[in-house]
Amino acid sequence: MTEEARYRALARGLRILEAVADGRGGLTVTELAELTGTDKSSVSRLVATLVDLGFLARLDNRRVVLTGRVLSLAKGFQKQYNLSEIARPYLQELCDVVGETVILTIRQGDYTVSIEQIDPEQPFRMVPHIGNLAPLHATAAGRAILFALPVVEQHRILDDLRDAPVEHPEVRLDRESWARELELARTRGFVWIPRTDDVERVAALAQDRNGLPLAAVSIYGPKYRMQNRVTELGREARATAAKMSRAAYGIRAREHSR
Amino acid sequence: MTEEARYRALARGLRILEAVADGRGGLTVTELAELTGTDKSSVSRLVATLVDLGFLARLDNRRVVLTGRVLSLAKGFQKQYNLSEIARPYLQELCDVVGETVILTIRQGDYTVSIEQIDPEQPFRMVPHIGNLAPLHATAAGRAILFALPVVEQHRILDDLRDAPVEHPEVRLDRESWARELELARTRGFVWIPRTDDVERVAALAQDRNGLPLAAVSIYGPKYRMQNRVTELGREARATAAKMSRAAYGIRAREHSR
DNA sequence: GGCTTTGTTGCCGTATATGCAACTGTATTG
DNA sequence: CAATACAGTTGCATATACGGCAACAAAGCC
Repeated sequence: MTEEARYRALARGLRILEAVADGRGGLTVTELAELTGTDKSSVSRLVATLVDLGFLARLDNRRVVLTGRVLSLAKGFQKQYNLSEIARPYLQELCDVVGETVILTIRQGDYTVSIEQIDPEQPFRMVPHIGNLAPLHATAAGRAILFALPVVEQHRILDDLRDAPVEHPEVRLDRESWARELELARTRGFVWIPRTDDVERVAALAQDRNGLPLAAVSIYGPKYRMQNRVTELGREARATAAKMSRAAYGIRAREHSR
Repeated sequence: MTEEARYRALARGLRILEAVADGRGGLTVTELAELTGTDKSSVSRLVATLVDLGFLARLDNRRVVLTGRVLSLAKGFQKQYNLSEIARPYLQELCDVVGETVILTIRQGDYTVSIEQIDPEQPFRMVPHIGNLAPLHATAAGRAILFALPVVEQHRILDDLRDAPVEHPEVRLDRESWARELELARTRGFVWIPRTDDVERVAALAQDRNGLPLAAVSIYGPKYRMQNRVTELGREARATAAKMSRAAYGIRAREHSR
């Protein structure tokens, strides 16, 4: 997330695309200028070329939105990342057993991104999570991944993320309680973070043969259905993650060095 | 798709991302250099920054693949493009009725992109189409959209796409037979293209209040199940598209001027 | 171990991205 | 409806970062 000296235009253009993706109902040039810390003139020109290139579309001469072009990028990722295919039947099975939403999340640098989601046949469904980005320390899935990394790397990442914005402030942790959390997760075999909102989540980790994190399996559900089942669901998630680990035996965790 | 003079680095970077998305199992620098018509040195540096930015990941010091970062862009699009939400129940209903895969496709410049797909509960499913790009004249869905445009624009697009690569060569059309195809689609109310492969497709158009194309509703299925049902399924697709047109009455087709 | 192929780096000229400021056009407000 | 405020685009000068060539390093391949 640091500003690179070279190919600044490319970095800024991609930053603009991400900002537009995060926004609701289109962003204006000045909003983008504020978000990216760039002069309006540059943003205006960058936006113009992104429109020419077909990645942005003008909504009303003021706001721009993403075009469907980005879907082909996502498709390319899904096609290449074969862990999804391996995992899907296990996720489906888990969803059928527990009757709640199941999500698969992988590491992406210091962040996580959700890549698969399977919903039970319920009248009210969880919002789509595929594509969600979150700092590694802020979610149950992220912590399941983080806990499996070498401790020095954990601390490096925690330091880096100290000032990253998180959605739920209660997940911030000082380093002392971190060790306790880690120990707790180790003994339980899954991660559960008490939260103040209405959604309960548990996460367990699928590992490669070296014990490095491949992906986290999470169960999401409304608190009123899940609050008495946390231990049971945590065990289910752990069992599914273990099965996935075996099924993906050949796959090695990707490098994430900088 | 023309090379713009300004912000060449941005255009090239995005081009690289798309090339990697199209490729199978990662591309090398030289492959990318050939595909994009750029010097290896520039590609090497562009790839390095794209890796730094977290959009590409190195696979084996030679090949690069996309990261999950692009999923968040796709999520942003899906969130913004509310036609999907409006359409989904109708697509689901159509899928339930006909028992085949249903796909929603929109226009993106001279191309189409599929944005929704609903599969029936069958042991063998259609491959995922979301994110597929195709030239407007090459598919049933694309033609359903193209036929609703002013004739001069149709010819302009056909001229532009004359040399675009198409997956199935048999879809190429000279301009004389074009008028016949157009007339045929008008009278039938849907588009069906005889093809030599094993998949049958019919497509019908949802329009905005001005008659401009909003999206195409397609039914996909294996030939052995669909070949005797083409007319029936075409009518079903047309009926669903009509319902969607009414449901999306307020929505105007996006501008696609250049 | 030589040979081929591929990826990275130095270097320099030039194209070009950028920020400032002026300008235009569009909403806003009384 | 006029005056105002604000957002978006454009001119311009300058620094600079991009891009191509060529040399270098590194990794497969006989």
